[in-house]
Amino acid sequence: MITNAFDELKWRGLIFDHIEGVPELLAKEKVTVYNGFDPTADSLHVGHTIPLIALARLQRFGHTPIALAGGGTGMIGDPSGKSSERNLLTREQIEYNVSCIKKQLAHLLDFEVKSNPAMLLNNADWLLELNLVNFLRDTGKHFTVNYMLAKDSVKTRLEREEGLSFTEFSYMLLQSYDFMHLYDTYGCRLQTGGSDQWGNIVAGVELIRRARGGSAYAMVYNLLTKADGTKFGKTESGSVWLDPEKTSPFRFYQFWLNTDDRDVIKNLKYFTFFTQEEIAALEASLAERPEQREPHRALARDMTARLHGETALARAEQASQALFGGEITGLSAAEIADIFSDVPSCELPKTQLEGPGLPLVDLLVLAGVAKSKGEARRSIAEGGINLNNRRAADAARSVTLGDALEGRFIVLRKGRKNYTLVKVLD
RNA sequence: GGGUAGUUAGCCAAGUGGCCAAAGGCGACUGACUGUAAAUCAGUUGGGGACACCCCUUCGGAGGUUCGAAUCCUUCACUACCCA
Repeated sequence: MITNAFDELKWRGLIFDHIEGVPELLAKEKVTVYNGFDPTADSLHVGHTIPLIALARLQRFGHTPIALAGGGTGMIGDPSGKSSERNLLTREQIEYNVSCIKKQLAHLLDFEVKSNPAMLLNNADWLLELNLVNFLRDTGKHFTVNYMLAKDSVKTRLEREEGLSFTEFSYMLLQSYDFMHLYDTYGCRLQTGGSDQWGNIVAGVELIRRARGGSAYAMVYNLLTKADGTKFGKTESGSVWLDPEKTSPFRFYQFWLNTDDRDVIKNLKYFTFFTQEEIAALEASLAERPEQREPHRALARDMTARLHGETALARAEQASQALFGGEITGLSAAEIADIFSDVPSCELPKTQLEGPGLPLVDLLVLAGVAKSKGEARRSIAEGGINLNNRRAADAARSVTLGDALEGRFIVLRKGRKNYTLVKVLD
């Protein structure tokens, strides 16, 4: 039985490194802990959620989490893990992004609980008012350039020809200032983050020690890697976002369901709140009946329900079943409209299908399935195009009204998974 | 400011007058096999067409030499390195 937050994070394989004393701190005291995130887009993506879910884990053990939006630091740009200078975002853009992300955080952290409610803060609230001379006297005075140059994030950039602007060089001082501000204002004593944040976090610990004589702590998480070496959280169509407008619940569900066998147990530990016993059972299932993909399904169900709700999950599962089940010709138009609500679609006036109909090749281009007629032809020749879930092998054929299910829908599919719904308009 | 080497398709990279819509690799897409895996094997990967054949556009930009230019010349831009 796990009784403290540190052991919990440890068995989940999350902990990359920590300052001495963190296990004792988390075991003996209820602390306020913060984790920052960059509001560079108007939605979080799945990669962002690991440290935020970790915050939620800490919250469940009685600690008080602060999610800190880098509204101020986002205007500077963190050089950690970045190979080149970043574009600066405008203040308006950042404020808009923070407001969008706020809603998503409510799915992960508990802002309502009486005892230790989560907080969402924005460092723009204090950084933008910072006076340069005061900052240099109070904060800058505590750091030597030698110390700053020794940081990995700075060193790697100096070795490259492009170098590093003074702006980005200063980033760690601002992040340190954040930590001290939260220490002063909220009694925050622990900062967490991805392992690439180690340098910045430790700088904050140093600042609190030197400027306040206080003891603060740092703990960083493993960055999630994938067995096949590709970047986590990306699919053919880009990042997997939490915003259902950007990544539909169906795609979100499919993303998790398609997790590599080699990664699925690790992902269950990283992302879900399943107990050790539950995960052990799923691990056994993976070993004995891999074709059932029970761990994948459990992961997909849990994540989809948590972030998009039970209704969205039910729809995603229903759609998955219909799409990968086989025959769709038996479905009613209403069922099709429902199942394919998440799938990319296009509209086509009925008149185009009348008489001799529209060449299939043209329809594929029109629907965005193929970028050119040549590509459409090749796809058909490869056997990769399905019309209403039946392989369309004849590149010369036309699509007529008779092909439309109940006269309203045509379901195009390229390959195994790429569906496009054509809506026939009167 | 002076010099040297570069700039080729999504990326890396070969090609240095015709056989070049451009080798090879990676990535991506499709098929077979499967579990909506992995691995493997095979095919495809500028656009258009009456599509085993033809046409158009593309090798940093613009001009030129030539029957013919990714390849030679001029010029401009950009990148890297060396010197001031």
